[in-house]
Amino acid sequence: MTGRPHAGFHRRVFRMEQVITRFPPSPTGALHIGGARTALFNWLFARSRGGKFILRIEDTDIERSTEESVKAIIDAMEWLELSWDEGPYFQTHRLAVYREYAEKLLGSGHAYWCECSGEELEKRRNAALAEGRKPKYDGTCRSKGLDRAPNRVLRFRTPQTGTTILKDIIKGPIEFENSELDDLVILKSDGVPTYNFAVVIDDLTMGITHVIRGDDHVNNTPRQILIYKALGAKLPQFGHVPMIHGEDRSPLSKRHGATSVMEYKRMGFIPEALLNCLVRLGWSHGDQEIFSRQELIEKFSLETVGKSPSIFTMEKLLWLNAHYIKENSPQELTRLLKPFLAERNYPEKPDHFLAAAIHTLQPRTHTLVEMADAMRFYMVDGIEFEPEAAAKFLTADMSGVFSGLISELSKLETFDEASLEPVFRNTAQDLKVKLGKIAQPVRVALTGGTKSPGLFEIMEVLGKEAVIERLQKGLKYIETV
RNA sequence: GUCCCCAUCGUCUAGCCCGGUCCAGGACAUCGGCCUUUCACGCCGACGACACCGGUUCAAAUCCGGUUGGGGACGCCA
Repeated sequence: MTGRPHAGFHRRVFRMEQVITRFPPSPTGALHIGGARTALFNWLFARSRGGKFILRIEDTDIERSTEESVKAIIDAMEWLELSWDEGPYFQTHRLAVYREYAEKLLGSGHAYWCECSGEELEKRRNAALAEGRKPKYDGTCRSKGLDRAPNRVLRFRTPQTGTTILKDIIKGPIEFENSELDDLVILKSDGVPTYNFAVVIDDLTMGITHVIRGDDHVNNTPRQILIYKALGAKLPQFGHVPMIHGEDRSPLSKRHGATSVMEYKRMGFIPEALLNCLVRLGWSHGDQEIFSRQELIEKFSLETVGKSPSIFTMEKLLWLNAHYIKENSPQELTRLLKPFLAERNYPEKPDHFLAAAIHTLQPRTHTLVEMADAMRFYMVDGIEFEPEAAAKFLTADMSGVFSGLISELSKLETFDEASLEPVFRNTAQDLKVKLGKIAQPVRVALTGGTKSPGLFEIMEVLGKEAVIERLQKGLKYIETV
């Protein structure tokens, strides 16, 4: 990620054919699932077209923007490895640029100063709503010819007739009557631009070629198009992706459980899985479910993004995560799992041991959290027996089996799956019992419970010394009951 | 209230643009079976949808209109 923050590049000349996309979060909270997908689509589109991806922080809401949110968003983007080529730019660092363009609009008669107070506006809005009218600005100051003065805002003079057509890459053409629109504020009374103005100026000066964003912005687009036109500027292409909803079909919010990207990191998901899950919300490539990052870059296209909203659930994410856990190398997993291991205060173990243990857990865990929990018996020496498991399997009749096994295993020179299995098979055969009959008690002695990876895998990983020690401890337990 | 968008299995979706090959395909979840030293993995199978009503047509999931439902926007928020 390259961060070269500077603000004065709006005079730069762009090669017209290069694709430039951007992700412009407002730093008023964590990066959530919906935002992450928007970022992903922009990133993917830029990467797939050999273009550029810009990160821009839309912090013009001074009240609600925070440093922590900026950091949280950047952390999440980095975790997802959605690398940006420029930025992060901050709108609050670019105030002079917006003013320059506001002047242009003012000079060409496309903007005017307005002295209507917030309270007054609020009153008129409510009145309009009560009468069943559209709560638009009524144009009180439109032709007053006011000058700049404290407490005045700058409004855009929206054409009152005609239609504006948005040719959306995803939704197709959408037509709006200009008469439905009103004179929006472009500069607040403190001189800070409003969203609709700042995006246009930023997208324009940063040479953004494709604006890919949530479809909650569809209704803003005609206003923005009108500003581009008033400036005599070329329009970028627009693509509005449908929103992601919670299980009750309402927009994703805190009450839908985990919505922030970093919560998924904490829950033990790996970025590839989250990305794979998110990309399939709205986009598809035939029947394919699993995509590597590279494949995504090769196959992604905006034309194949669907138009209808989707619901985010964790079911598929869990499956995808389990898939990536199975596919990843034990070494890579070791790296990913270490923080979760540390969280549990397990004793330190060498990497090769961790990798071997992880290998046995790969097919049976869905998340890193699950895996770290399941690692316990490998990590902790004095494991305790689950009461029910011990009661059922560590029974008096097993004492002979345990002592027999201990002496047989002690004789082994190599202690691996291949050499271990015959010992157990033979013992079972001699006793005329099924392997399971002796396997479960041993499993309880080794792991403390009744569910675990294959017995011989475990033993190989644990090593001869630890295995015999645990069997002896099991035997002692049996003899004391 | 006004404007805008959307509508295929419980969920994610393929198919829709260029009507017939779709009594609608895949995946997740669920259920059943197989495998098996436990739990999983894996494999096999089952369940399960074109929102509704009209129209166009020899023929509609696919085209058109309406209805219903859901969502979004209407801020000196983004």
